[in-house]
Amino acid sequence: MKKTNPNFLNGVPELVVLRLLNEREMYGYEIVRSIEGRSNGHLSFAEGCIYPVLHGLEERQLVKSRRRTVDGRSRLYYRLAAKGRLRLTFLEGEWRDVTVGIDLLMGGRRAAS
Amino acid sequence: MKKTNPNFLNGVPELVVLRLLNEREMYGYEIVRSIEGRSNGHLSFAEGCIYPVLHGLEERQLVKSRRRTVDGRSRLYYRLAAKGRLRLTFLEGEWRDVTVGIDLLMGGRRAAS
DNA sequence: TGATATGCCTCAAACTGTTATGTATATGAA
DNA sequence: TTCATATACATAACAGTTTGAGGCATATCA
Repeated sequence: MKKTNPNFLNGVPELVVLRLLNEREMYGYEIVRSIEGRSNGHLSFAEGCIYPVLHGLEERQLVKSRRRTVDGRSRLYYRLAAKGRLRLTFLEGEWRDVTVGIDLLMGGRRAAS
Repeated sequence: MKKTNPNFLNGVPELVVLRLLNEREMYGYEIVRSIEGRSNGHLSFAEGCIYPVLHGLEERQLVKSRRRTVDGRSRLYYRLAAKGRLRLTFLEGEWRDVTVGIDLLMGGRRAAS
């Protein structure tokens, strides 16, 4: 039985991709590595997840891409568009809502930021 | 475009249902109301979501049910089984992992805005 | 030369919450 | 009594999303 819909991760790729691109221009493979690295391995998304997300973001005009050749390697760099910044803010709010709700229900004491 | 897969909520119903049942025996309709009330409205799951979750939990022997008539109303009360307690602990760990990962990723350097 | 890392891509399968709908009983107001 | 509402449980089509597995091409280095 293959588990294809992991708990709590629905929509997280879009959130973290936008968050990373809000810092600087990045390319797909780099994003995949960065998510794993910067989350200390707590998060890890397959390429088969990240690439479609990037394509969807571009189609919705939340990001823009350009091909660059760096160090003899051809890469597709993505950068955040204005609409993408709005979307990021919205998703951050949704994420916060969920964590607040769960904290209340679980009786947890997560730090409020 | 109907949004049927809400962000970040995948698996949350199972987590919060187990969490509530860990406190005391409850019935479906009560659980639906409690989730909304105790999360201050931050979380809200439809009956069409909670009832199937309860059925699945019972099938997997994580909860047990019994029919009781209280105040002239026939209700299906659920209580946590031993396996359900283990599952709750596991899901709490998964939830913590995700929040830790996202906190690490989102807590990083922020682009000027 | 061959192994490995980089870099991009697509697809079927599996899973799950939403929305809509249905059934039945109890309660309280008009 | 009658009707609206709340309680209580249940199912089904729909739609979105990650996984896992595969493919292709180029660069690096032993």
